Amino acid sequence: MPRKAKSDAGRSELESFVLGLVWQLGPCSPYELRAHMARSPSTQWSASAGAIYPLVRRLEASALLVSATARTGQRKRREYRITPAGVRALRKWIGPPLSDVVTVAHDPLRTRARFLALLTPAQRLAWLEAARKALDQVEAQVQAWHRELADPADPFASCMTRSGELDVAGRRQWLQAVRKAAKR
Amino acid sequence: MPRKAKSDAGRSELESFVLGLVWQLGPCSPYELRAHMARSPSTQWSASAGAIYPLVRRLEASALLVSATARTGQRKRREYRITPAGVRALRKWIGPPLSDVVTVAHDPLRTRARFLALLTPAQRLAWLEAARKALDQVEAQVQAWHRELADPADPFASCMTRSGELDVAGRRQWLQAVRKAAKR
DNA sequence: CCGCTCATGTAACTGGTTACATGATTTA
DNA sequence: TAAATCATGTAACCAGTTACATGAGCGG
Repeated sequence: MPRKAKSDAGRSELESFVLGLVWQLGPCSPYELRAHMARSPSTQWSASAGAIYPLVRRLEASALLVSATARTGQRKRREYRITPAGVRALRKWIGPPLSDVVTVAHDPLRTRARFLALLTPAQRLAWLEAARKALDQVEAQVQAWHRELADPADPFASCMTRSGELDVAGRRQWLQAVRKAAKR
Repeated sequence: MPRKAKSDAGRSELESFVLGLVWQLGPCSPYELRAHMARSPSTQWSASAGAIYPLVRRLEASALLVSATARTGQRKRREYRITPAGVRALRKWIGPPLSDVVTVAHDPLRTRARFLALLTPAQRLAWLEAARKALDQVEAQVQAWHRELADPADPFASCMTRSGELDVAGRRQWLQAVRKAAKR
Protein backbone atom coordinates (compact mmCIF):
# COMPACT_ATOMS: atom_id res chain seq x y z
CA MET A 1 0.00 0.00 0.00
CA PRO A 2 0.88 3.58 -0.14
CA ARG A 3 1.97 5.61 2.78
CA LYS A 4 -0.62 5.90 5.52
CA ALA A 5 -1.10 9.23 7.17
CA LYS A 6 2.04 9.79 9.17
CA SER A 7 1.22 9.24 12.80
CA ASP A 8 3.48 11.77 14.45
CA ALA A 9 5.33 14.88 13.41
CA GLY A 10 5.72 13.78 9.82
CA ARG A 11 7.36 10.50 10.72
CA SER A 12 6.10 7.24 9.30
CA GLU A 13 5.57 4.14 11.39
CA LEU A 14 8.67 2.57 9.88
CA GLU A 15 10.80 5.60 10.64
CA SER A 16 9.77 5.62 14.28
CA PHE A 17 10.23 1.88 14.54
CA VAL A 18 13.76 2.06 13.15
CA LEU A 19 14.51 4.93 15.49
CA GLY A 20 13.41 2.68 18.35
CA LEU A 21 15.49 -0.16 17.03
CA VAL A 22 18.61 1.98 17.04
CA TRP A 23 17.85 2.91 20.63
CA GLN A 24 17.34 -0.73 21.52
CA LEU A 25 20.30 -2.25 19.72
CA GLY A 26 22.65 0.59 20.52
CA PRO A 27 25.10 1.89 17.91
CA CYS A 28 24.51 -0.10 14.76
CA SER A 29 24.76 0.05 11.00
CA PRO A 30 21.89 0.06 8.53
CA TYR A 31 23.05 -3.35 7.50
CA GLU A 32 22.56 -4.65 11.03
CA LEU A 33 19.15 -3.04 11.22
CA ARG A 34 18.19 -4.73 8.00
CA ALA A 35 19.47 -8.09 9.20
CA HIS A 36 17.61 -7.73 12.47
CA MET A 37 14.35 -6.90 10.75
CA ALA A 38 14.77 -9.72 8.27
CA ARG A 39 15.13 -12.19 11.14
CA SER A 40 11.81 -11.22 12.71
CA PRO A 41 8.73 -13.08 11.45
CA SER A 42 6.88 -9.82 10.84
CA THR A 43 5.94 -9.20 7.24
CA GLN A 44 5.05 -5.61 7.89
CA TRP A 45 8.16 -4.25 6.24
CA SER A 46 10.51 -5.74 3.72
CA ALA A 47 13.68 -4.39 5.31
CA SER A 48 14.85 -3.55 1.84
CA ALA A 49 17.95 -1.48 1.33
CA GLY A 50 15.93 0.99 -0.66
CA ALA A 51 13.85 1.67 2.42
CA ILE A 52 16.44 1.66 5.19
CA TYR A 53 19.40 3.58 3.82
CA PRO A 54 17.43 6.66 2.78
CA LEU A 55 15.45 6.40 6.02
CA VAL A 56 18.41 6.59 8.40
CA ARG A 57 19.71 9.52 6.40
CA ARG A 58 16.39 11.26 6.85
CA LEU A 59 16.57 10.61 10.59
CA GLU A 60 20.10 11.96 10.69
CA ALA A 61 19.01 15.05 8.78
CA SER A 62 16.36 15.55 11.47
CA ALA A 63 19.09 15.22 14.11
CA LEU A 64 17.41 12.21 15.71
CA LEU A 65 20.37 10.04 14.79
CA VAL A 66 24.07 10.71 14.40
CA SER A 67 26.52 8.57 12.51
CA ALA A 68 30.18 7.75 12.66
CA THR A 69 32.42 5.38 10.77
CA ALA A 70 33.24 2.25 12.72
CA ARG A 71 35.30 -0.88 12.12
CA THR A 72 35.16 -4.60 12.78
CA GLY A 73 38.55 -5.96 11.79
CA GLN A 74 39.31 -4.25 8.51
CA ARG A 75 35.71 -3.76 7.54
CA LYS A 76 34.33 -0.26 7.61
CA ARG A 77 30.71 0.53 8.28
CA ARG A 78 28.52 3.51 9.10
CA GLU A 79 27.26 3.31 12.67
CA TYR A 80 24.25 5.23 13.90
CA ARG A 81 23.42 6.29 17.44
CA ILE A 82 20.28 7.91 18.77
CA THR A 83 20.48 11.50 20.01
CA PRO A 84 18.70 12.97 23.04
CA ALA A 85 16.26 14.59 20.60
CA GLY A 86 15.79 11.16 19.08
CA VAL A 87 14.93 9.70 22.46
CA ARG A 88 12.43 12.47 23.05
CA ALA A 89 10.82 11.88 19.66
CA LEU A 90 10.69 8.16 20.35
CA ARG A 91 9.05 8.67 23.73
CA LYS A 92 6.49 10.97 22.18
CA TRP A 93 5.75 8.45 19.43
CA ILE A 94 5.20 5.63 21.95
CA GLY A 95 2.47 7.72 23.52
CA PRO A 96 0.00 8.17 25.10
CA PRO A 97 -2.16 9.35 23.43
CA LEU A 98 -3.02 6.07 21.74
CA SER A 99 -6.49 6.78 20.36
CA ASP A 100 -5.22 7.12 16.81
CA VAL A 101 -2.95 4.13 17.21
CA VAL A 102 -5.36 1.45 18.35
CA THR A 103 -7.66 0.28 15.58
CA VAL A 104 -9.16 -2.97 14.44
CA ALA A 105 -6.27 -4.99 13.12
CA HIS A 106 -6.00 -5.65 9.41
CA ASP A 107 -6.31 -9.33 8.64
CA PRO A 108 -6.20 -10.55 5.04
CA LEU A 109 -7.70 -13.81 6.21
CA ARG A 110 -10.75 -11.99 7.53
CA THR A 111 -10.92 -9.93 4.37
CA ARG A 112 -11.21 -13.12 2.36
CA ALA A 113 -13.65 -14.75 4.75
CA ARG A 114 -16.04 -11.95 4.00
CA PHE A 115 -16.68 -13.54 0.64
CA LEU A 116 -16.92 -17.17 1.69
CA ALA A 117 -20.53 -17.24 0.55
CA LEU A 118 -19.14 -17.31 -2.98
CA LEU A 119 -17.73 -20.81 -2.47
CA THR A 120 -19.54 -24.15 -2.41
CA PRO A 121 -19.91 -25.79 1.03
CA ALA A 122 -17.17 -28.27 0.14
CA GLN A 123 -14.83 -25.49 -0.94
CA ARG A 124 -15.60 -23.62 2.25
CA LEU A 125 -14.55 -26.58 4.35
CA ALA A 126 -11.34 -26.88 2.35
CA TRP A 127 -10.72 -23.19 2.86
CA LEU A 128 -11.22 -23.46 6.61
CA GLU A 129 -8.86 -26.39 6.77
CA ALA A 130 -6.24 -24.52 4.79
CA ALA A 131 -6.64 -21.52 7.07
CA ARG A 132 -6.15 -23.69 10.14
CA LYS A 133 -2.97 -25.17 8.72
CA ALA A 134 -1.65 -21.76 7.74
CA LEU A 135 -2.27 -20.53 11.29
CA ASP A 136 -0.39 -23.55 12.64
CA GLN A 137 2.58 -22.63 10.53
CA VAL A 138 2.54 -19.04 11.69
CA GLU A 139 2.31 -20.19 15.29
CA ALA A 140 5.31 -22.46 14.86
CA GLN A 141 7.21 -19.59 13.35
CA VAL A 142 6.35 -17.30 16.25
CA GLN A 143 7.38 -19.91 18.80
CA ALA A 144 10.66 -20.52 17.03
CA TRP A 145 11.29 -16.81 17.15
CA HIS A 146 10.38 -16.78 20.83
CA ARG A 147 12.92 -19.47 21.63
CA GLU A 148 15.55 -17.63 19.62
CA LEU A 149 14.97 -14.40 21.49
CA ALA A 150 14.78 -15.34 25.16
CA ASP A 151 16.34 -12.12 26.38
CA PRO A 152 15.95 -12.02 30.17
CA ALA A 153 17.23 -8.44 30.27
CA ASP A 154 14.21 -6.86 28.58
CA PRO A 155 10.96 -8.37 29.90
CA PHE A 156 9.03 -6.63 27.13
CA ALA A 157 10.84 -8.51 24.40
CA SER A 158 9.13 -11.78 25.28
CA CYS A 159 5.80 -9.94 25.34
CA MET A 160 6.24 -9.40 21.63
CA THR A 161 6.04 -13.07 20.85
CA ARG A 162 3.27 -13.52 23.40
CA SER A 163 1.31 -11.06 21.33
CA GLY A 164 1.81 -13.20 18.27
CA GLU A 165 0.66 -16.29 20.13
CA LEU A 166 -2.49 -14.64 21.44
CA ASP A 167 -3.15 -13.23 18.00
CA VAL A 168 -3.03 -16.69 16.49
CA ALA A 169 -5.15 -18.12 19.29
CA GLY A 170 -7.79 -15.47 18.73
CA ARG A 171 -7.91 -16.10 15.03
CA ARG A 172 -8.16 -19.83 15.59
CA GLN A 173 -11.14 -19.24 17.84
CA TRP A 174 -12.60 -17.02 15.17
CA LEU A 175 -12.18 -19.79 12.61
CA GLN A 176 -14.34 -21.95 14.87
CA ALA A 177 -17.08 -19.36 14.68
CA VAL A 178 -16.78 -19.27 10.91
CA ARG A 179 -16.93 -23.05 10.79
CA LYS A 180 -20.14 -22.91 12.77
CA ALA A 181 -21.58 -20.34 10.42
CA ALA A 182 -20.57 -22.48 7.45
CA LYS A 183 -22.45 -25.46 8.78
CA ARG A 184 -25.78 -23.69 8.86
CA MET B 1 3.00 2.68 3.29
CA PRO B 2 3.72 1.85 -0.27
CA ARG B 3 2.22 -0.91 -2.22
CA LYS B 4 2.91 -4.34 -0.78
CA ALA B 5 3.80 -7.13 -3.10
CA LYS B 6 0.63 -7.79 -5.02
CA SER B 7 -0.79 -11.01 -3.74
CA ASP B 8 -2.37 -12.42 -6.86
CA ALA B 9 -2.02 -11.87 -10.59
CA GLY B 10 -0.94 -8.26 -10.25
CA ARG B 11 -3.94 -7.27 -8.17
CA SER B 12 -3.56 -5.42 -4.92
CA GLU B 13 -5.45 -6.36 -1.77
CA LEU B 14 -7.67 -3.34 -2.18
CA GLU B 15 -8.47 -4.19 -5.77
CA SER B 16 -9.54 -7.70 -4.87
CA PHE B 17 -11.51 -6.46 -1.91
CA VAL B 18 -13.43 -3.96 -4.01
CA LEU B 19 -14.05 -6.64 -6.59
CA GLY B 20 -15.57 -8.74 -3.82
CA LEU B 21 -17.60 -5.81 -2.60
CA VAL B 22 -19.15 -5.35 -6.03
CA TRP B 23 -20.01 -9.02 -6.03
CA GLN B 24 -21.53 -8.73 -2.56
CA LEU B 25 -23.46 -5.51 -3.00
CA GLY B 26 -24.54 -6.25 -6.54
CA PRO B 27 -24.57 -3.53 -9.18
CA CYS B 28 -23.29 -0.39 -7.52
CA SER B 29 -21.53 2.86 -8.18
CA PRO B 30 -18.07 3.85 -6.98
CA TYR B 31 -19.80 6.37 -4.77
CA GLU B 32 -21.73 3.59 -3.03
CA LEU B 33 -18.57 1.56 -2.63
CA ARG B 34 -16.87 4.51 -1.04
CA ALA B 35 -19.80 5.14 1.29
CA HIS B 36 -19.89 1.48 2.29
CA MET B 37 -16.19 1.40 3.06
CA ALA B 38 -16.37 4.65 4.98
CA ARG B 39 -19.09 3.21 7.21
CA SER B 40 -16.96 0.24 8.27
CA PRO B 41 -14.69 0.79 11.27
CA SER B 42 -11.69 -0.56 9.40
CA THR B 43 -8.87 1.91 8.97
CA GLN B 44 -7.11 -0.24 6.44
CA TRP B 45 -8.12 1.93 3.50
CA SER B 46 -9.20 5.52 3.31
CA ALA B 47 -11.91 4.92 0.69
CA SER B 48 -10.70 8.06 -1.00
CA ALA B 49 -12.01 8.99 -4.41
CA GLY B 50 -8.47 9.05 -5.72
CA ALA B 51 -8.18 5.37 -4.87
CA ILE B 52 -11.59 4.04 -5.87
CA TYR B 53 -12.38 5.70 -9.19
CA PRO B 54 -9.13 4.76 -10.92
CA LEU B 55 -9.38 1.31 -9.34
CA VAL B 56 -12.76 0.38 -10.77
CA ARG B 57 -11.57 1.59 -14.13
CA ARG B 58 -8.57 -0.70 -13.87
CA LEU B 59 -10.87 -3.59 -13.00
CA GLU B 60 -13.08 -2.75 -15.95
CA ALA B 61 -10.04 -2.61 -18.23
CA SER B 62 -9.20 -6.13 -17.02
CA ALA B 63 -12.77 -7.18 -17.86
CA LEU B 64 -13.48 -8.18 -14.26
CA LEU B 65 -16.13 -5.48 -14.04
CA VAL B 66 -18.50 -3.94 -16.54
CA SER B 67 -20.24 -0.64 -16.18
CA ALA B 68 -23.45 0.95 -17.36
CA THR B 69 -25.13 4.26 -16.67
CA ALA B 70 -28.00 3.96 -14.23
CA ARG B 71 -30.52 6.35 -12.69
CA THR B 72 -32.24 7.00 -9.40
CA GLY B 73 -34.88 9.61 -10.14
CA GLN B 74 -33.11 12.08 -12.42
CA ARG B 75 -29.69 11.38 -10.99
CA LYS B 76 -27.24 9.60 -13.20
CA ARG B 77 -24.52 7.36 -11.93
CA ARG B 78 -22.05 4.80 -13.23
CA GLU B 79 -22.99 1.32 -12.07
CA TYR B 80 -20.54 -1.57 -12.02
CA ARG B 81 -21.32 -5.26 -12.14
CA ILE B 82 -18.94 -8.19 -11.74
CA THR B 83 -18.29 -10.40 -14.78
CA PRO B 84 -17.89 -14.20 -14.79
CA ALA B 85 -14.15 -13.63 -15.19
CA GLY B 86 -14.38 -11.33 -12.19
CA VAL B 87 -16.04 -14.06 -10.13
CA ARG B 88 -13.32 -16.50 -11.15
CA ALA B 89 -10.61 -14.02 -10.19
CA LEU B 90 -12.32 -13.38 -6.88
CA ARG B 91 -12.61 -17.07 -6.10
CA LYS B 92 -8.94 -17.55 -6.90
CA TRP B 93 -7.98 -14.64 -4.67
CA ILE B 94 -9.96 -16.03 -1.73
CA GLY B 95 -7.85 -19.15 -1.94
CA PRO B 96 -6.61 -21.64 -0.90
CA PRO B 97 -3.65 -21.47 -0.97
CA LEU B 98 -3.40 -19.25 2.09
CA SER B 99 0.22 -19.66 3.13
CA ASP B 100 1.20 -16.26 1.78
CA VAL B 101 -1.93 -14.68 3.22
CA VAL B 102 -1.72 -15.68 6.85
CA THR B 103 0.98 -13.82 8.74
CA VAL B 104 1.43 -12.30 12.16
CA ALA B 105 -0.90 -9.34 12.24
CA HIS B 106 0.55 -5.86 12.29
CA ASP B 107 -0.28 -4.07 15.47
CA PRO B 108 1.01 -0.54 16.07
CA LEU B 109 0.26 -1.00 19.76
CA ARG B 110 2.64 -3.96 19.89
CA THR B 111 5.20 -2.04 17.88
CA ARG B 112 5.20 0.66 20.52
CA ALA B 113 5.18 -1.78 23.43
CA ARG B 114 8.49 -3.03 22.19
CA PHE B 115 10.09 0.12 23.51
CA LEU B 116 8.31 0.37 26.85
CA ALA B 117 11.62 -0.07 28.63
CA LEU B 118 12.35 3.50 27.60
CA LEU B 119 9.64 4.83 29.93
CA THR B 120 9.67 5.22 33.68
CA PRO B 121 7.55 2.71 35.65
CA ALA B 122 4.92 5.39 36.26
CA GLN B 123 4.79 6.29 32.58
CA ARG B 124 4.46 2.64 31.75
CA LEU B 125 1.41 2.27 33.94
CA ALA B 126 -0.12 5.34 32.34
CA TRP B 127 0.59 3.88 28.93
CA LEU B 128 -1.06 0.59 29.81
CA GLU B 129 -4.09 2.39 31.13
CA ALA B 130 -4.34 4.48 27.96
CA ALA B 131 -4.03 1.32 25.87
CA ARG B 132 -6.83 -0.33 27.79
CA LYS B 133 -9.09 2.65 27.28
CA ALA B 134 -8.28 2.82 23.59
CA LEU B 135 -9.14 -0.86 23.25
CA ASP B 136 -12.44 -0.23 25.01
CA GLN B 137 -13.27 2.42 22.48
CA VAL B 138 -12.43 0.17 19.57
CA GLU B 139 -14.55 -2.59 21.04
CA ALA B 140 -17.51 -0.26 21.41
CA GLN B 141 -17.06 0.79 17.81
CA VAL B 142 -17.00 -2.80 16.63
CA GLN B 143 -20.11 -3.68 18.59
CA ALA B 144 -21.96 -0.67 17.25
CA TRP B 145 -21.05 -1.82 13.78
CA HIS B 146 -22.20 -5.32 14.63
CA ARG B 147 -25.64 -4.07 15.69
CA GLU B 148 -25.85 -1.96 12.56
CA LEU B 149 -25.10 -4.88 10.30
CA ALA B 150 -27.20 -7.78 11.58
CA ASP B 151 -27.74 -9.33 8.16
CA PRO B 152 -29.36 -12.74 8.67
CA ALA B 153 -28.96 -13.54 4.97
CA ASP B 154 -25.17 -13.83 5.01
CA PRO B 155 -23.97 -15.73 8.09
CA PHE B 156 -20.39 -14.71 7.30
CA ALA B 157 -21.12 -11.04 7.69
CA SER B 158 -21.56 -11.34 11.44
CA CYS B 159 -18.32 -13.33 11.58
CA MET B 160 -16.54 -10.18 10.49
CA THR B 161 -17.43 -8.32 13.65
CA ARG B 162 -16.81 -11.41 15.75
CA SER B 163 -13.27 -11.27 14.41
CA GLY B 164 -12.93 -7.73 15.67
CA GLU B 165 -14.23 -8.70 19.09
CA LEU B 166 -11.85 -11.63 19.43
CA ASP B 167 -9.02 -9.45 18.20
CA VAL B 168 -9.70 -6.90 20.93
CA ALA B 169 -10.07 -9.65 23.53
CA GLY B 170 -6.72 -11.11 22.57
CA ARG B 171 -4.99 -7.80 22.78
CA ARG B 172 -6.57 -7.08 26.14
CA GLN B 173 -5.20 -10.38 27.39
CA TRP B 174 -1.86 -9.45 25.95
CA LEU B 175 -1.95 -6.16 27.83
CA GLN B 176 -2.31 -8.17 31.03
CA ALA B 177 0.90 -10.00 30.18
CA VAL B 178 2.65 -6.70 29.54
CA ARG B 179 1.34 -5.35 32.83
CA LYS B 180 2.81 -8.35 34.57
CA ALA B 181 6.14 -7.81 32.85
CA ALA B 182 6.06 -4.15 33.83
CA LYS B 183 5.63 -4.99 37.50
CA ARG B 184 8.81 -6.98 37.69
C1' DC C 1 -32.99 30.07 -4.90
C1' DC C 2 -29.94 28.21 -1.48
C1' DG C 3 -27.64 24.70 0.67
C1' DC C 4 -26.96 19.82 1.01
C1' DT C 5 -26.03 15.45 -0.66
C1' DC C 6 -25.03 12.77 -4.71
C1' DA C 7 -21.60 11.83 -7.87
C1' DT C 8 -17.29 11.79 -10.46
C1' DG C 9 -13.23 12.90 -11.10
C1' DT C 10 -7.98 15.03 -11.37
C1' DA C 11 -3.24 16.54 -9.63
C1' DA C 12 0.62 16.46 -6.94
C1' DC C 13 3.02 13.85 -3.77
C1' DT C 14 5.38 10.12 -1.37
C1' DG C 15 7.43 6.27 1.02
C1' DG C 16 8.24 1.90 0.45
C1' DT C 17 8.95 -2.00 -3.22
C1' DT C 18 11.62 -4.56 -6.55
C1' DA C 19 15.63 -4.89 -8.90
C1' DC C 20 20.04 -3.67 -10.02
C1' DA C 21 24.90 -2.29 -9.14
C1' DT C 22 29.29 -2.10 -6.88
C1' DG C 23 33.19 -3.00 -4.13
C1' DA C 24 35.70 -4.52 -0.04
C1' DT C 25 36.87 -8.19 3.18
C1' DT C 26 36.70 -12.64 4.94
C1' DT C 27 36.73 -17.69 4.50
C1' DA C 28 37.26 -22.09 2.24
C1' DT D 1 41.73 -17.35 -6.05
C1' DA D 2 37.07 -18.12 -5.93
C1' DA D 3 32.90 -17.91 -3.48
C1' DA D 4 30.41 -16.03 0.15
C1' DT D 5 29.32 -12.45 3.11
C1' DC D 6 29.54 -7.68 4.57
C1' DA D 7 28.17 -3.30 3.34
C1' DT D 8 26.16 0.66 0.95
C1' DG D 9 23.77 2.45 -2.13
C1' DT D 10 20.70 4.04 -6.62
C1' DA D 11 16.79 3.97 -10.10
C1' DA D 12 12.40 3.13 -11.76
C1' DC D 13 7.95 2.26 -10.35
C1' DC D 14 3.51 2.50 -8.25
C1' DA D 15 -0.76 2.37 -5.49
C1' DG D 16 -2.87 4.81 -2.46
C1' DT D 17 -2.98 9.51 0.12
C1' DT D 18 -4.45 14.33 0.61
C1' DA D 19 -6.50 18.03 -1.39
C1' DC D 20 -8.86 20.28 -4.76
C1' DA D 21 -12.47 20.95 -8.32
C1' DT D 22 -16.79 20.63 -10.55
C1' DG D 23 -21.53 20.00 -11.51
C1' DA D 24 -26.19 18.03 -11.24
C1' DG D 25 -30.38 17.13 -8.70
C1' DC D 26 -33.13 17.35 -4.58
C1' DG D 27 -35.49 19.37 -0.38
C1' DG D 28 -36.89 23.19 2.13
